[in-house]
Amino acid sequence: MRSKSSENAKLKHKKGLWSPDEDQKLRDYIVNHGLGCWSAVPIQAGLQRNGKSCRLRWINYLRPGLKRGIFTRHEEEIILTLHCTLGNKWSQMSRYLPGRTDNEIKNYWHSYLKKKVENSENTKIPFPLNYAQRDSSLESSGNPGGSSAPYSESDGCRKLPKIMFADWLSLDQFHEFDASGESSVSRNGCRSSDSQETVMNGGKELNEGLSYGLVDDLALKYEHQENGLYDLIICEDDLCENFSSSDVSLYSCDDFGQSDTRFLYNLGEARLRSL
DNA sequence: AAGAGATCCAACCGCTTCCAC
DNA sequence: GGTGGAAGCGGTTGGATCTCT
Repeated sequence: MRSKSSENAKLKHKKGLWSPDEDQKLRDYIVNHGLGCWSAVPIQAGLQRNGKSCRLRWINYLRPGLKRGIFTRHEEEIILTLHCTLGNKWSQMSRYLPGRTDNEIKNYWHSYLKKKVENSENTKIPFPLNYAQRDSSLESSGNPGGSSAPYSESDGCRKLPKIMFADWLSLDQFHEFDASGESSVSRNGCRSSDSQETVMNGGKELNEGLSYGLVDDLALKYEHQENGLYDLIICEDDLCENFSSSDVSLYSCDDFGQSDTRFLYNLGEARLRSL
């Protein structure tokens, strides 16, 4: 009889596109066990993939908070601006584009933006536009200082894009929430959202004391009761315009041991409820 | 309608960095 | 400080789809 380890060694790692069944297995495993050692994930999840492939699939496709679809003009401008300063640092760029993966940005650059830049250079049109020269709508979108610096951490939230959670939070659950924002719904008793929070926060103690609710149908609010930090999942393109710079401050996700690209905002409760 | 070329994008590969021992 | 394994990252590939002729 062969040992289990030798059998595992003989397992050929599957390559190529992921099937819906494989996606479900990986998603179920991470929801139930959280993120851990990737090399162990395929074995324990019953997948014939290597850990690296599982990690990539999770990061680029399955993890919550990813938004899919075409890049907005605003996102395009961010990429162009960041590319001027960072070069091909796709993962760093993705930190400024919540819901976008480094791979997605990289593909978009190679398939579209790169040519656009090259064409503009050929026609002597300065590109990308300098941040201070960009259209005035951005300058008037709730940034009193009117800083022209390219997406520093202090102004990176002026206009956040839409973030979709379709895979993790059903619309029915959205509608259960009080749209006035006056009352938050306890995280207990809402299974899929529990899973979402567990995954997104890496299963850390940060989960404790969290509650969430809708704020005027615009945002899903995550509230940390102990230190007054709020993690807003922006559902409306221009929501940030409702906040003044004094209401919003940016925290590094690393401060909370999180690996994803969300931004954390420290907002006054009264301000939130006045939306 | 068909086929050739272009485009897009998910996934792989290999190198680097990080970290525990 | 050295080593090995895991994770992170950027470049590249290959197949599916689209567009043009």
